[in-house]
Amino acid sequence: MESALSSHHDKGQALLYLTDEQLRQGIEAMFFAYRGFTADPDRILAQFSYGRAHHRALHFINGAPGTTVNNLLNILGVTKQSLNRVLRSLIEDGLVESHVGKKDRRKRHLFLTVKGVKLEQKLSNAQRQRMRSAFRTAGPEAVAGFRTVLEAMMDPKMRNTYSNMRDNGS
Amino acid sequence: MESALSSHHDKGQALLYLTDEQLRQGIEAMFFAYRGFTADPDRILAQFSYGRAHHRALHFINGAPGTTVNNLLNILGVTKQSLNRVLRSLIEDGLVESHVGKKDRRKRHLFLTVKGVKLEQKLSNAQRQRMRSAFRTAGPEAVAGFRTVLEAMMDPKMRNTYSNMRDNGS
DNA sequence: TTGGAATGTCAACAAGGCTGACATAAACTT
DNA sequence: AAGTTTATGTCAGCCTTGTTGACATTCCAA
Repeated sequence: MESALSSHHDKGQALLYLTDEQLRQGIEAMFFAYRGFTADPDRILAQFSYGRAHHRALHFINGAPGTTVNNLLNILGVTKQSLNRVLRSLIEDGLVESHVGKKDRRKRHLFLTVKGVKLEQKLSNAQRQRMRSAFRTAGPEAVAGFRTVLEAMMDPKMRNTYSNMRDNGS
Repeated sequence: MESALSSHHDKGQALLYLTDEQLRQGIEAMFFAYRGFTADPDRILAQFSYGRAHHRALHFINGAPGTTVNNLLNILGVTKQSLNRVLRSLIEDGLVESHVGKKDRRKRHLFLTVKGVKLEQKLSNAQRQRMRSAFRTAGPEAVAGFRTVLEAMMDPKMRNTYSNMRDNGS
């Protein structure tokens, strides 16, 4: 930590964040942070007898209205059977609408209803609030670093998906 | 992004990372990164017919040998029934040993066996490798920011637990 | 000695993953 | 026109991992 020392150990200093202990701390930080990250929506979802799977569907349909089932499947990384179970309940409950495609009538395009938008907002407000508070506490440089590391941690496939969503979204 | 512009919009620039769109991107980054984060261990665990719950138990027993069941319960945030099921299978398979406490003989102190250490290392090597690569790609400042934001995102209770583990671990 | 803490265990249930099989409609290819 | 592929839905069954509730045991501490 001393400048006199670090001049003799520049490489060691520069790579301190790559020691097993630092990596272990990163791993545990991910674990605890993800729990915090999902805690608020989980509490709300429980009141509606929904789970995280419903939240994810609502989130991505909201972000890309008219998206197809197959597209959602790829983003969420689950089987169609698993997604279908969730979608069915959301459609039955009137949160999601499924419209047959005009060009390709095999495809179903998914939209949130007004009711769906309301729940999605309730969930994402809670989640954004926590993230806003974390971002505010940490400051802009930390946020940039956070995003950089997370992006590097994604599977390359999903990194592309994520970047495309960013590009469309800005 | 231009200096001429930012001089007129300093506050807007400084808080750009707090817009709903930025927060939304942060949320999605967490989702995709966490999937990447767990993908490698998940593949290994599947070969042993174990799940993430087993990984978490191995991880935290490894990090604090001799920890009690109750302590583990608090860290993992699950019910004792849920943890017990996982611990039982790990003990049956000879990965974990449970020793009755000497001072307080109600308590069980948990230790990894040689076999348990081996699996834990296999899992954490995979996970560390991804994190190392992400850290290397992102650079030290990004890593510092990553840690800062994650810590701010934890529930306060777990933030304390996490900090205590850091203090003991260094 | 008694109350409460720490632990284990049984039973039952739910969410949400998975696989496999099968059905249908529509689009595409040859 | 016929055959193939794509997109979707659905049924059945299985697994992990979470939950609650009830109950037993052990044993520290007052």
